[in-house]
Amino acid sequence: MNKLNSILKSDAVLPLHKKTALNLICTNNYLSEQFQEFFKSFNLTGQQYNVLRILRGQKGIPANLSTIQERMIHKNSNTSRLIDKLIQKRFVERNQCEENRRKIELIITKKGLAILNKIDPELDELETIFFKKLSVDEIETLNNILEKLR
Amino acid sequence: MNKLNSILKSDAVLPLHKKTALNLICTNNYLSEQFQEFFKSFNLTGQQYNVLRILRGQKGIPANLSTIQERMIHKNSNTSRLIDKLIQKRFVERNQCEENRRKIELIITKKGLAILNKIDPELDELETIFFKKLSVDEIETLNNILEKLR
DNA sequence: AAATTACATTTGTACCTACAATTGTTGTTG
DNA sequence: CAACAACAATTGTAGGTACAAATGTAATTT
Repeated sequence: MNKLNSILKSDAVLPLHKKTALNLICTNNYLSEQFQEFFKSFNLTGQQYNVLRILRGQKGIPANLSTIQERMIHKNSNTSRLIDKLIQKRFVERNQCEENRRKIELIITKKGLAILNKIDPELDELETIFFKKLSVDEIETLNNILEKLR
Repeated sequence: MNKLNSILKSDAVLPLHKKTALNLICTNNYLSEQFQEFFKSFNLTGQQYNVLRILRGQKGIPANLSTIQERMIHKNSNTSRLIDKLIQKRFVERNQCEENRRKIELIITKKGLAILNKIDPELDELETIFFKKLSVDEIETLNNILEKLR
């Protein structure tokens, strides 16, 4: 009974490393879909949420675009345009930096903080539900193995 | 020493389930980047390779678009346009189905089979290298935990 | 047989990703 | 100080994803 085979609609017997790579990809797809759907109900993408979290972590200190880019989970997305969307939604404000006019200063608005406060407990719940099928030991094992992999 | 924190450039202590979700996402990013780069060296995307594999599995029997869609790893991509790209590259041929003209018949070309034969051993090698940091026991444990999760 | 419904694929649109080129600003150097 | 390099962000472009609407064909209903 190999669940992967039913996902792939195939009876092929796969070598262990290939099977594991596919398993990682499929699990991540599943996780991403759940998260994406969740964020969509707030009219946000996962990456937009990620940026809001980073800005909140600044505790009032404005962040430059390059700082945000460094801290994002997906380093390669187009942070300029991603932030445009957040500004359109009034979750973030942008100002030119006085000391160095090449830089911009980004700051989360009250509206941005408010939506984070609404999202966070629900997201915690979603994550808890997602891992409910595993024991604490198994989750810790998974963590250790994943960290070893990188 | 939490590798995640260095990726996220943050010292926050995360609850286990949040940490694990991020770990899965980051591991998958890493894996996907490696694969993407690899496929790019053949001027393909991972999804295009996935379709070529499905078509080869047909062993000469033409496949409909809907069949391919069902079997793909990422079910939501736009299979019509994905296959357009493969046709442009002469890896696939498309014909209207005689019995039911709503359907199309897709078949992999000799050029398509040839590139798969070039890719496959190198991909095996890449996968083996990726999991070299883990023991066979650990890989099997990872597999079991991932299957439990879905 | 005409109208309706279901099926299979394509097309359209908005947004995202990846990456290169451009713009505007600051720092450095001959 | 003019020229050039480095930096920070934006803009451009090609392709990918997600999803809705449209097209063309076949099956079903009345």
